Amino acid sequence: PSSVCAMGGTSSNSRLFGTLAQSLSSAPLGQIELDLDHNLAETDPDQLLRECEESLQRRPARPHRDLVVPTGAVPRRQHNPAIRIMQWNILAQALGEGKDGFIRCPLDALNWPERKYLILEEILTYLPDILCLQEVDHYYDTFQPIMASLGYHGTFLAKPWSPCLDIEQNNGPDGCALFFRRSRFSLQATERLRLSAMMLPTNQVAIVQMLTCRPTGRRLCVAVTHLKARSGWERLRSAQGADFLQKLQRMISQNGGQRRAMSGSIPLVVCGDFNAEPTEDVYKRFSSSPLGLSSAYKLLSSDKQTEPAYTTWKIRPSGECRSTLDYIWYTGDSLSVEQLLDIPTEEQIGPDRLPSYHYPSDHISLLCDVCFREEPHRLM
Amino acid sequence: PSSVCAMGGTSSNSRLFGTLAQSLSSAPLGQIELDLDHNLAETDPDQLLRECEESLQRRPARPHRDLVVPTGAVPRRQHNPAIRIMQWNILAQALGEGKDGFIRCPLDALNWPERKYLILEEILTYLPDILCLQEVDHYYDTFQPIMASLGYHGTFLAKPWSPCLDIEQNNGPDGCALFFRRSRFSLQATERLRLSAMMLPTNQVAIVQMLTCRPTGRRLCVAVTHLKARSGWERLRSAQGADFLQKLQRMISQNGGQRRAMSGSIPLVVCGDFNAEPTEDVYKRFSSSPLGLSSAYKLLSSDKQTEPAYTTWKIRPSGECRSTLDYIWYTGDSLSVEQLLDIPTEEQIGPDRLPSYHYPSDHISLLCDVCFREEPHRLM
DNA sequence: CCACCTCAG
DNA sequence: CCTGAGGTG
Repeated sequence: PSSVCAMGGTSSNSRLFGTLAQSLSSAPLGQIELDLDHNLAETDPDQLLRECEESLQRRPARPHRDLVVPTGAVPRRQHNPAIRIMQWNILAQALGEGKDGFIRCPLDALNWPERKYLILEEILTYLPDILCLQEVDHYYDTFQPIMASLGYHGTFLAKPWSPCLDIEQNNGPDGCALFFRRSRFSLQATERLRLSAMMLPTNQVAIVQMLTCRPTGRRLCVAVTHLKARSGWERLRSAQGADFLQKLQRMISQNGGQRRAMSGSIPLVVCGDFNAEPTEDVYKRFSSSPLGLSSAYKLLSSDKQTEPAYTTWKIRPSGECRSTLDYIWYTGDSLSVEQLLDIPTEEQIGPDRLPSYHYPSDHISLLCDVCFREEPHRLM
Repeated sequence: PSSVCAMGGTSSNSRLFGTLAQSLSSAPLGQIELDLDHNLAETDPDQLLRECEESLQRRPARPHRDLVVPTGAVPRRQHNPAIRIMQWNILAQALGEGKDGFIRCPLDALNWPERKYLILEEILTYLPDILCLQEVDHYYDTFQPIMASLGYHGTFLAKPWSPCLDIEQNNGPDGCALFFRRSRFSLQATERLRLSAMMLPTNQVAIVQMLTCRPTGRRLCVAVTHLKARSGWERLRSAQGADFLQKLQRMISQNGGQRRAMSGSIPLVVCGDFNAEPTEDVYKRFSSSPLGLSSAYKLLSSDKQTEPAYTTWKIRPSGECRSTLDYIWYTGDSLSVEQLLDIPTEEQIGPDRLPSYHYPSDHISLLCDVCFREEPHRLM
């Protein structure tokens, strides 16, 4: 009985699911996953975006965000188009409605049949090549089919024990999802990680994928994670970060030695909701690891050293909570950042903060375009 | 009925209170406070120390701690003997027995009639000129009379609402205490502060005293505080720190302008359990304030930049907790650090951490000797 | 396993 | 006031 609601099949979104049903019926799920060379009848993103806007007519307009070119960015070279990366904790539906206690957000603003269009609209507006999501509890019934019809390959990994499962009308556990455009990348390897802390498995997970960029043949390693939340767990986050870094290191060196030895390391992008301010240990761990990771959003600041003032901003019964928890890490030696999507201002976010009628999550989406730097010159 | 126990008057410590009773009967409390020039019959610290050792025979020996001379310390000049400063959160008796949950510490190790000798032994071993304590819930019945008999002036400030008061067999609220040797200093002014955060009064307090060094006539401002505990309260601690610094600034400039204008600022020492790791905001606030404060214990590290790895180390039901929370701040332009008491090693602390049969508190005592630097040369 | 509440010390 | 323990969605 509740599956009708979970599938989102109400009258207000019949158009979306009309478009969606087409591609689904012409290409069942199994085939999408397996038959990568078969050119499927894909959904037109523009058409889908129009459907979103139609369904969201009663909502206030989504505030505009500028794409900012960081000062000193190297102009893009030909045959080296930028790779667009999006990082977003989309807020689990069960948590948003059930227990997160966003007291200044009307419950109605969180109803899934409409909220999913807000999420989709954001994704479709920017059409990232790599999409990293956290708190996904509508993967199989919503994001997998829709993103597949738009030409994306998707991977989902649920938390071993999700807090969503304790809520009456839940839609299964939440977890991380990683999507990439099949037209842009081919998949070389996937690792589904359960993060450990001091040898013990925790409730947090990560996905790592080794991709090959279709036109250039260059490889790119991408990863997504969602670390333990709340203050008081700084040590656990730090340990999870250490474990994650170690496993990334292992995967990079495994795959690096495979095709060509020592020709510089594989470019790496790590997206995540780290649930940690830049002052925390786990942040320092990431910024000083041997992997050579930099946080992309620092480039938005004038000194290039400062993270945004917030990536999440909400009002709970316990008070207002504004913090910087989400990051896009990239290897600065092999990748350069060409553009960054600006952070909405306090005014754009509004006095009731997030989520709201015009923004579906308590976290702001992060988006940047990165470019491969020149191949390191062979010295022999 | 419970006052007998609270006064510590059991058979095992009759000797201590025998010695104590002498000086008390010959000089009632009011007179100690008022009649500073009258040379009271004082308790001999060595005799008291022997009493402590006798009462603690059944306990394992207290581990030895070295007094370390920081590399590059200026040798002490004549007529400028060092001032010994001790900072210690001694663990409130009610909290230790009642609710702090030190699951690896036998309850027996915390019984007050013995534990107070452990605390006293530590103080008597080093005989500081300035003693800053937190979590004192046996001030009037124990520390005030004993320290007074040893020639100290004491000041106590209870928290407005102490968690001790919620425990069955409590001995009153806990608070901060500040002692100084009457032979070394005379008292010029005392401020009892209730710390505020964003205009609102909090449950945390501080004592600030303006002293005059007896032989040299130089002034010294000393302060003690105990900030809000636990993770999740970083913002409050930072605000409390800001308020504290502002009030210190005010007191320094008030007294500084009084006797001689602009002859360099008054030397300042601030001791406290800040309940904050060096990564926290409130630490940065202190180290970068216009008062020019440095943290003395950084000088114990080889790079002179790093705080000790821990000043408290305990095992609670929620797990092991090792952190650096206590600091001795000093004005580096007017004071130099001559010696520091080393931090006990992990082996000395033992596998069950703190408190224990050989250490009375979950916090390690900090101790350093500071010296006045040369008076700034008068240019006119 | 997570975030809230409430309850007692 | 403050904090652990215990219950609920």
